[in-house]
Amino acid sequence: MRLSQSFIPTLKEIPKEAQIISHRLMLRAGLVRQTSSGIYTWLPMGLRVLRRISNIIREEQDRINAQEILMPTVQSAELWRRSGRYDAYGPEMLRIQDRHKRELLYGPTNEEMITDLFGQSIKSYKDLPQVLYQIQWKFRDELRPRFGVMRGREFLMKDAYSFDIDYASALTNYYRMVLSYLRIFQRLGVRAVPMRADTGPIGGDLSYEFLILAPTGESSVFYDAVLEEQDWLAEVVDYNSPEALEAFFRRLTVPYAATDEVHNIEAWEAVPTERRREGRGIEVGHIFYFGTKYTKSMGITVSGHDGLPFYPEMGSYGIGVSRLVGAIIEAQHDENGIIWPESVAPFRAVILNLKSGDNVCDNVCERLYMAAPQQLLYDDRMERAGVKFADADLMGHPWQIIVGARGASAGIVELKHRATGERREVSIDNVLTFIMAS
RNA sequence: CGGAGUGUAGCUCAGUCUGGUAGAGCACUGUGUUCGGGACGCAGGGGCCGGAGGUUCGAAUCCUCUCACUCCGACCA
Repeated sequence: MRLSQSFIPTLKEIPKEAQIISHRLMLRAGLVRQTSSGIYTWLPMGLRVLRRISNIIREEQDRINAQEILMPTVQSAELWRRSGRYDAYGPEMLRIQDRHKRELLYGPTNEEMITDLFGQSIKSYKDLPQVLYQIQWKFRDELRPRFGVMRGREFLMKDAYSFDIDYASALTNYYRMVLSYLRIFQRLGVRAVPMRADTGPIGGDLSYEFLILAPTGESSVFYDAVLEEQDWLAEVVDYNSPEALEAFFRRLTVPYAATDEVHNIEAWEAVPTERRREGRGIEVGHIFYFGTKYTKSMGITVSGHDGLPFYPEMGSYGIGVSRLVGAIIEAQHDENGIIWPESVAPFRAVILNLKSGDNVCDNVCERLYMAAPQQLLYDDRMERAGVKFADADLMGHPWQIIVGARGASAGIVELKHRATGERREVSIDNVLTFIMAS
């Protein structure tokens, strides 16, 4: 993308409504604009990040045979009356009327809808298990939206739902999802620690939260330091083996980790002092096993081996996709701006043409840019070098390809790594190969 | 919903107490000089002073109502 032709409105000054660092940087780097309290427009750069996060989630969910669907944002109140949650959910649910005065709502979550869908379509135990997911906008009318996209009212969420024949099979899906989540967060370039958690209004009796450690987190967390050092991508676990998955989960849950809601002082004090870690965490994922809560309340059964109907066991598994954008920035920034993990960066590199209008510089930049226009942002503005440097740091692309007049005529460009600040001179012919390979 | 604030140019903010022609910096347009880490000069454009009502000869400023947004608390991906 050419910066001169793009819609990336960066700000030099901090908008006064933004208090926390990620919100400030998101506004300054031109990722989002607030349209009303807790509701945001995603601009080209922000949307790119959102998409890249979504795609990693898709790859990892598909890997465990979850199937993507897309359910509507607007749901019928009727559906929610069947589960009894229409009245239970409270004012957080945005209720709407259509022209016929029928009651609708903007979905805060989708257990009812998916359970209904499942019930209409699956009639036999032979068709179990099923794991379905979607990445869709949700609306929860929070009492107090804040922290930018981290606590918006409208937010993008990946929500998955599992349906199983029995408890053992449901647990296998649950464990599989834990592994999938650990891989997702690691691929996103953040450290998310799994923690035992409260089940909250969704209900059920088994619940884990995934929290990104950051000082601005909303939850207090307590965990064993060994959890910081795990390389989940290196774990070789057979997804099809219930035993392997269970063994993995048991190993994972040995070290202590809990949010303040379920913090257990005795267990905590059993952790060696030097390994105790206390801090703040941003909840980016939450998974539940809740058994037959919804299949029972909504009267959804399938036929078992014996031909008799039974209630399938369910679990639900959420990831706050839009929240992750803020959470990643909270965890990855410096005084100059965002430092994107390579996996979610809007562009792999930004080309800084330090002398736009100069034939040699223009030609070199043009050549580099045209080699991979989808992965490169080309700062071709007739701007001062300082402005380009500042914007590049602010926007946080992993690499900056600095094309100056002297270097360009000698066949050299300068390469700067945003995260480490390391700079090196590279020949024009090699620079893209180097960047793409790194 | 309780408590505390803020609404004036695209952004950050003066001006409001004490009523009298709407301001600055940045951004933007033109132009010249600059040009490797947020330059400088000159010349410009841009405002229903959040909205409605009231007081007054006269309201950004005083009064009443209203809307929006932010912060602190209780809820959540």
